[in-house]
This record gives sequence, C-alpha cells and structure tokens, in this order.
Amino acid sequence: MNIGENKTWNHHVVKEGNKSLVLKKIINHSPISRAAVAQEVGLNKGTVSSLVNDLLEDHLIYESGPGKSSGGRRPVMLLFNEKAGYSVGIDIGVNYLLGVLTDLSGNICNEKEVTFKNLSYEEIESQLFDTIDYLMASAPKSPHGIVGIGVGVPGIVDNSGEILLAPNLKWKNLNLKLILESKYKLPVIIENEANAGAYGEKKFGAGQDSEHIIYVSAGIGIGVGLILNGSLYKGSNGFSGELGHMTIQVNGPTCRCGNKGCWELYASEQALLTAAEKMQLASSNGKELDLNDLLALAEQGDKKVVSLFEQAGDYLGVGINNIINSFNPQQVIIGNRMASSSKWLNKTLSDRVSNQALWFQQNNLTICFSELGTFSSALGVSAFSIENFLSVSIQQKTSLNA
Amino acid sequence: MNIGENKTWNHHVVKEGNKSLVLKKIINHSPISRAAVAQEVGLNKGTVSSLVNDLLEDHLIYESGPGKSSGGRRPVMLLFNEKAGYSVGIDIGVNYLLGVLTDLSGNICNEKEVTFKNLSYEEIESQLFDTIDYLMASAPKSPHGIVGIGVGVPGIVDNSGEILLAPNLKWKNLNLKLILESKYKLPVIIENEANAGAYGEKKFGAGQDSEHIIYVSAGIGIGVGLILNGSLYKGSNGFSGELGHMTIQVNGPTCRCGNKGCWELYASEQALLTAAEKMQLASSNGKELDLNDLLALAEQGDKKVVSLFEQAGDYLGVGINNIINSFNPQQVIIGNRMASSSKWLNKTLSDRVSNQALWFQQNNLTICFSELGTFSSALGVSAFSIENFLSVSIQQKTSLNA
DNA sequence: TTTTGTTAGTCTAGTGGCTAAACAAAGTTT
DNA sequence: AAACTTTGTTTAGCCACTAGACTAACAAAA
Repeated sequence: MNIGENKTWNHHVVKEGNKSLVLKKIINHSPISRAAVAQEVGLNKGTVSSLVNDLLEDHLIYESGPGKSSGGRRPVMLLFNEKAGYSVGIDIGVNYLLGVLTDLSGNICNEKEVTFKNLSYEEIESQLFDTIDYLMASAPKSPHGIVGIGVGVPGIVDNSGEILLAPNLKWKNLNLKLILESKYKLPVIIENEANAGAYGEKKFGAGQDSEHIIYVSAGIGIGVGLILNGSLYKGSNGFSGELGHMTIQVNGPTCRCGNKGCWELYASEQALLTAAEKMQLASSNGKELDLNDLLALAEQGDKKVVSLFEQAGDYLGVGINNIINSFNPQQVIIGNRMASSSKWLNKTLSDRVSNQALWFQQNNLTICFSELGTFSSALGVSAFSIENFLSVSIQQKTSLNA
Repeated sequence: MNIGENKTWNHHVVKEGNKSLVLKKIINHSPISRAAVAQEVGLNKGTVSSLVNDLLEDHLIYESGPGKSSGGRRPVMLLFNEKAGYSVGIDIGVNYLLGVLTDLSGNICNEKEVTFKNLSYEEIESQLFDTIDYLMASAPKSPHGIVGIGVGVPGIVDNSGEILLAPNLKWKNLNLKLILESKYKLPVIIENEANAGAYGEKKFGAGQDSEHIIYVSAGIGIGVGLILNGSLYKGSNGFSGELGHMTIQVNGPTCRCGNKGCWELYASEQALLTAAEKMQLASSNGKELDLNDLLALAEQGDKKVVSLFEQAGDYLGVGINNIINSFNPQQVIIGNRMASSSKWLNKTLSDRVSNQALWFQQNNLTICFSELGTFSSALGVSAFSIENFLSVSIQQKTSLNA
C-alpha cells in the first residue's frame, strides 16, 4: 500500500480522512441517515455520529425531517448544505470572458458573459474585476460566503499558478493569482482552460462515473486535460496535455509553434476557418467568417462545408486515437467550441476511431461531446475552489477541536 | 487533501503508514540511527523505537555496531536487511528469456539467459519453469525465502494479470499468473515489458530521482511505460502506453496493426532492419541481418548505415516530442535493444527534441538511455514482487500484533 | 391497546497508537 | 571527576476509534 509518501500519520489524519469520507458519502447519496452512512462507509455508528456533529457545526450539512421507517425508528436524513457558500468561476477566452457564481454543488446561481476583441491586458483585467465584483455581490447570504475564485485561461500555467504564456491573449509571465488574492483576500486558483474543462466534466458533466477521462478542448487551438486515477494530472511542471502540438504529419505544414504537422493544424476551429477561407467562402454579413457561419452553411446543406467538418472530424479522430493508445482512458470528452459542431463531426470521428483503435482499447470506452457546453471551464475552476474549501474546512476543524 | 478514496481510517492504518515511512527511510538512508529516523520523518522517538522493534522482529532490518558519536551516546545504526529474502524476475522476449534472482534491494545474485527462435508456447513454458527452478534453487537461505515471481512479457496484459495478446510470441488469452501461482505457491506478477522496464529504471536505474518518467522500450516494436506521480500508470484496463501505434504520419505506410503511419514503423529496430534490407545490405555471416550487424557496419564507418541510424533517431525524437507534450515528464528514458545504438541515435534525437519541443517543456527535462541495459524489465518485475512483499509484511504484522 | 420486534442514534468503557517528557545509558569535553 | 550531549527506553496521558449497552421511536402482531 502506497499511503501518502511523506506525511506522518496520527489521529488527526485519521479523523480528517474519515470526516472526508462521511462528507463525500453525504454529498453523493443525500438524503442519507447516519446509520446508512456508518454501514456503507464501514465506520462505527458512534464514530459517524460524532463526525456528523462536527459537520453540522460547520454548516456543511443539515438535518432534514425524518425519513421513512423500514420497520423501526425513523432515520434523521442528512443533506449536503450546498448553499453554505458560493464560488466564483471565470473562463477567460480569446474573445470572451464568462463568469459563473455557483453553490457548493456546482449549480449555477448567476452568470455573466462579456465578449470583446483585441483588448489589452489592462482592459481585460478591468472586465475581470467587474465580473467578479458583480458575481460576488449577487451571492445570497450564507455561513461561509464566497469560498474562492477560480480562473481558467487559454495558456500555460505552471504549478505555482503563474501564467507563463497565453499566446492568443499575448500575455506572458503574469501572476494573476497574486493580483486577485491581494485584491479579494480569497483563495484563488488559476488553471489552464483544458484542465479546468476536464475537471468540470468530471465533477458535474459527462465524466462523473469515470476515473480516467481525457478532455479534448478543441477551440481556436487544441488543449487537453487529463483526469487519471480520478484526479487531474498536471505533469512535472504543470504543462501536460499540450497535445495540440502533437505531430501527426511529420512533414506537414508549419504551425505557429514553429513545428510541422501539429494536430491543431488539422482539427481545430482555426483549421476549419483556414480551410474555409482557402475555399473562398465568405461570411453572409460581410464580417470575418466564423464557426457559426460555417454551421449555418452546413445546415443549409452546403456540401463543401459539410465535407470540411467531416474532414476535421476525421483528423480529430486521428489525434484521439493517439490519446487512446497513450492513456487507455474510459472516456474521451470533446469540448470547447468545436463541440457545438458535434452533429457534423461525429460520424467521421467515430469511424476513424472504431476502424483504427486497437480492439482491446475499445472495451469500456466512450467518446462523447461535452455536457456542460460552454460552461465546462468556468464550472471546472469553480469546482477547484470548492474542493479546496471543503478540504480546508475539514482540516481546520479537526485541528481546532483539540 | 485527497486521502485514499474509499478505505476507512483507524489505528492500524496509522501504524502501517508510519511503519512504511520508517522502513523507507532506513532503506534509502542506511545506515541510520533511530534518533535520526525520528527527526527526519517527524515521528516521536518512542514511536520510532517501537516500530523499529517490529521491523527487527520481522528481520526486515538489522542493527549494526554503534556509529560515530556526535558528542553523546553512540547511536545504534540500522540497516535494511536486503538479504532477508529473494525475488525472481523474468523477462520474456521474442527470442530470449532472461531471468534474474535479486535480493530485496534489487542486487542481482544470479542470472540465466536462454535464446531461442520460433518456439511454441509449451516449449517456452518449459524453459520458463527451468529458469525459475534454477534461480530459486540458487537462492541462499534467508528468513523469508523467495518472496515472489515477476514476469515481463512483450504484449498486452490486463489489470488481472492475464496476457490478452502477445503478437510476436503468438500468445492469446493466456493466464500465466494462475499457472505459475499454482505451480510455485508464490505471489506472481505479470506485467507488460515496457511497464516493467519503466519501473526497473525508476527503482534501480536512471529514474531514481524523478517522479514523472516515460520509459520508451524500443525493440522490434515500441512500447512505453509511464511513471506518473511516482507510480506506474496503467490506464483504465491496463493498456496504457501503446504508443508504438501512435500515428505520426496520417497517410504513411501500413502497419501490422492495420493502421497507417505508426511510430514504430519509423523508429523501432524492425524499422531499421526493414530499411537496411531495402538497401540490399546483407549480413557478413550469411544469416539474417540483425541489429548487431548494423552496429558493426556503423562502427566500420559505413555512411549509409550511419544515416539509417540517424534517421531512426530523428523519428524517435518525433514520437518523444509528442510524449513530452502529452505528459510533461521530468525524464524520458530510452531502453530495450535500441538503447544499445545510443551512440548513433543520440545526436539526431536530441536535435529533434531541442528544436521542436516547446521551450517551457525543456526545463528540468532529461532524455537519456537505459542504465540497466537488458536488465530493465527483469529488474522491474522483480521490484514489483519486492514492493508487494514489503507492503504485505508490514500489513500482516500490524494486524497480528493485536 | 399492549406487546414484541426492529431500526436509529447516543453513550460508555475499553483499546491501540501516538506524543511529551522523564529517565537510563553511554558517550565527549573541560 | 564533573558537566554536558546525545541515544534509546519507559511512562503517563491523549485522542479517535470500536464494541456493545442503552434510549428513542417506530411497525406489526397479539
């Protein structure tokens, strides 16, 4: 057994671990009685009673009226107090900023979206502050208030939370975490947008039942978030999942990263748009062509556009097949903007995978599109904040109760 | 804190965890005194004393004479009793079978290699039994005797230890684990050869200081073993790391797996040999051309052959770059037969990676060749057995001492 | 209605492994 | 020799757990 590598073990750790088990049980199976928790988790009734009391004091759970009797005393049902606090999740895109206020179960209580183009960092920062201010102000009164702020960004974030590079925003070496923490005096989590999306789908979306999920965020570029053994895998420095720049064609066209034949040259939104431009397609309203224009054309039955989508779906399949061979996942979820084109991508994509993936890899494998749509990332970072809050709550109370 | 998902926590777990910490400390820092262990792992002196006594009773450690005084009483030095038991590790290759007997520290005490060609399963099994018998018989007397048998195979092994497919041996759905367990009445571990190699390098070879290691086993085909967060990542069913069949050229030549442009068509030993045959190169002794012939030719200065190696090194780099983008590892280790050609592969390989890998991925990244040579896999499976034995020892004693 | 049986939740005593600190043992330094 | 240091053991106390007795609250049978 490989129990946590370095930390020593004592009764605090035991209590903390068990409290976490009890809380998770209540969250995932509410309403549930103390007795049922004890039986299902494998703890003594008395132990559960005591831990439940702690959680009640913390307002993390609450008792509802008595449940149905099964031939004896009626149980007191316990529920997760999802309104005990609220979390702010922000998804910063290349030309939009989407913010959500969620409760502790990830239910969206409020949201705000801003779209823009070519803003400077200072302008985006100002929009960011406004959005956070607005969402925080709109949170109902609750025992714990706002428990944290999470931000997803389309770029490279290191393990300390510093944004090393966000090419499409032209940001470099930006420590947004420090900026937000000092302004709001709250725990802040900065995460790569694909990682956030992966976590969002794991927690609240299509991936809730899987432990091994690969989330492919296909937008202007392609990023990938990895959920391995049930938790986010970030690699040595936090840079895992940069699969948009995986070579699928050794001597292919040159990518903005300097290499040749990168996956995102074939299967991203940008790839679609570039191909469409080459075909001399123009937008109906005279503006720059965008994905929605292509979708509209496809709906109108434009064969050329449909085949563009099919081509992209096929290439998506090529990369996803490489992913399957690498990770042997249970689930591959395709998210971000390209997910909106699932109708046109799906056939060629699944054909490619079912024809090409090694047979044993295809057992217990589902490939699907995002359930949370454009909210994946915002919900994911919000979930990070919530997780963090819950684990800290459990820790603090354990050590204070001494 | 995400402490183990499902198990409940009690005193046994605490003791088990701490005993494991103490044992690891002694293994990695011997000779060391009780006092030093207590200080470094953060446990109370008394606790350490008691745990050390348990370990002494188990013969897992022993006391040597007193160490140097630092101004007070001389410490009693503790050492890992690496001769407390022995483990058998077998690497089954396509045309060889390599067995080692190791002590609990992975030191090779005895070894036996058999080479063959086109043997049936029954013939290989018989060789396997002979090798195991020979190695077990040669083990010195020890408190725990043979603690387990590990076998690495060039094929697909599922999480239960069943060999689903070993194409080059023509094995299918073979439960070697059951066969060996019932014959030897010992714990048996069957593992994919690349996974075993990865673990071998992590435990005893080039990867001892890294937590995120990708081991590329480049032989006739290419397999990859993944060490993520310090432990082997096997994926949902045990089929991770099948990167030999990663597409690097969408419309490339057809692979035996049925797909096109697989990595191993460009960067494996077989790829080298096929390319050499096309050049009408022949072996000096009239037999089929093999890697050693090519190495000899390269040593003689044959430019054509050297450029074959260089080409393969470049393609190795292409795949490794994809790996880096996926996993953001600390270390990439190239092993198996192609590692013997490191001299000729290294330049083009490192050029490819340093030119192509994104700059931030190159910090704290080392790319190297196997340290254990042909022993990686055999040592790896042996290490699995040892790990398993040690963790079981700690558990049993904890629960029996009630 | 009363009795009996069942289930829920609390309470109490006991246990095991931990910590802190006293203590014994065995050195070095002055 | 006395004073100081360091190692390792022992003791007392603590804390979170378990088992099981107990109380509470219900259903079903008498």
